Amino acid sequence: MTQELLYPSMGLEDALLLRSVGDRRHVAPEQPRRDQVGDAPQVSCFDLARLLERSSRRFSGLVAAELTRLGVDDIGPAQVMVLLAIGDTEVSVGELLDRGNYVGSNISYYLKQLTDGDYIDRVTSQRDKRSARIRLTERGRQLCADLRDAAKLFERSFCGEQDLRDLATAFQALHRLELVWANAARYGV
Amino acid sequence: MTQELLYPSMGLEDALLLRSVGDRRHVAPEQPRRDQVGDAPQVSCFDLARLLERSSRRFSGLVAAELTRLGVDDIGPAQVMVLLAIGDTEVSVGELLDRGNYVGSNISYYLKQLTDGDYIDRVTSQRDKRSARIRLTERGRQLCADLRDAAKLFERSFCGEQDLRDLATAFQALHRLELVWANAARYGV
DNA sequence: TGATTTACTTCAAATTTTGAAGTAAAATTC
DNA sequence: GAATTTTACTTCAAAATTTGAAGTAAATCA
Repeated sequence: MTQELLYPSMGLEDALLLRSVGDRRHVAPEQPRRDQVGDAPQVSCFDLARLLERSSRRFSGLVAAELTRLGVDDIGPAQVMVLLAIGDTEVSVGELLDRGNYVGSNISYYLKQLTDGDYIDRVTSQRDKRSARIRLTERGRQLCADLRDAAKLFERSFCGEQDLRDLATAFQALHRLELVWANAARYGV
Repeated sequence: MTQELLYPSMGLEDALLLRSVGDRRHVAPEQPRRDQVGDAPQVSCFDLARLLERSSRRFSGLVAAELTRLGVDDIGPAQVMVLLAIGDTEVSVGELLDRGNYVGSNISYYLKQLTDGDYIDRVTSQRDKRSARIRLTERGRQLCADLRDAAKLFERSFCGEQDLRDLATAFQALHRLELVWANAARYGV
C-alpha cells in the first residue's frame, strides 16, 4: 500500500515489537483464551468477528492513505471496495449485492458516486432492461491498477513468505466460515 | 447464534448447496485468481479485505437477529462488539481504542450508549483521574453470557470440526496480517 | 390481460464515523 | 514550583453511511 520504502524488509518479527499508530500504547489485542494448557487456543466467533472488524478498519486506513497519495479525493475506501468487487468483467447490480453482501439501496448509493466520479459505466442490459450492466471506465481501471501496484509493492516490502501464506490461509478459512454464517442467516436464526 | 435448531447438523457441505438470504440468487463470491494452473490460489490483500467486510456484515446480521430475539433493542451489534471487547476485566478507554482500533470520539459515543443502557460502569481511576475505568455491569455480563451461549449452540449445530479448526486458523493468520497492516499505518504509508 | 415478481432507484430518516475543538489531570521543562 | 506539554479522554457538529419504505419499469406468470 505504500510507495515510500522506509522500512523495506520489515517482517512480522519486527512488527511484533512495534508500537501502534501514534505510539499511544502498544498493540495488545487480547489473545484467545486457552481452556486448558496444551489445548489448541480456543477462538470464539466473537473473537474472530472483532478481529475482522479491527482488520477492516486498519485496512481501510491504509487504502484511504493511498487514495490521498494518488490524489483521489472524490471517493473513499468503501467505494474502492465496490470498484474492486466489480473487477474486470461486466456485472449486474445484483451480482455486486451478493459479492459484498450489500443492501440494495446502499450499493445504489455507491454506484451513483462512482458514476459521478466517472469510475464506472452503466448500461441497461439489452436482454433484460431492468438490469444494469456495470463495468469500470478507463479511470476506474487505472485506479484499481494503481492500488494493486501499491499493494504489490507493499507486500514485497512488508510481507515475508509466511505472511503471504497466511493471507491465503486466512482467506480460505474465512471463506468457509462465511458460508456457515450466510446459512445461519438464511435458516436457523 | 441461534436457538431454533431448524437444521441441527447442517455442515458446510450443505451450506455450499444453499442459496443466499432471500433466495435472490446464489452465493457466488469471486474465487481468488489462479495465476497458473497448479499454483496455490493467489490471494491479494484486496480479496481478503473484501472478504473481511462481507463476513463482518454477515456476522453483524446474525448478532442483530440474536439481539432481537433476546429482546435487546437499545443497542446494536456495534455496541455489542465493544461490550465483548471489554471482557471480564476492568479496562481503560485507551485500551479499548487499541483493542478495536477505534477512533476516540467513536468509542466515547458507544460508551455513552452502553452507560445509558446500563451495560457498563465507569469510574474515574483514582491513581490517574483523567483515565476512566470501565467494566461490565451485571446486565452487560448477562448479555455477553447470553450471546456466548447462543454462539456455542450455533457452533454445535452448524459447525463441524473442520469449521472450528478454520475459525482458529483464520484467527491466527489474520492476527499476524493485522500486525503488518498496523505497521504500515505507523510507518511506510 | 392482469397480477406478481424481479431488478433496481430514490428519498428521507436513523445511525455511525470523523475531525476539530475543549477540559482536566499528569508529566516535563525551565 | 510555575509554566508548558502531553495524555486521556469528552463534546459537538458536520459528513458519511446505512437502513427502510416507497416507487418505477420491465419481465414473468396465471
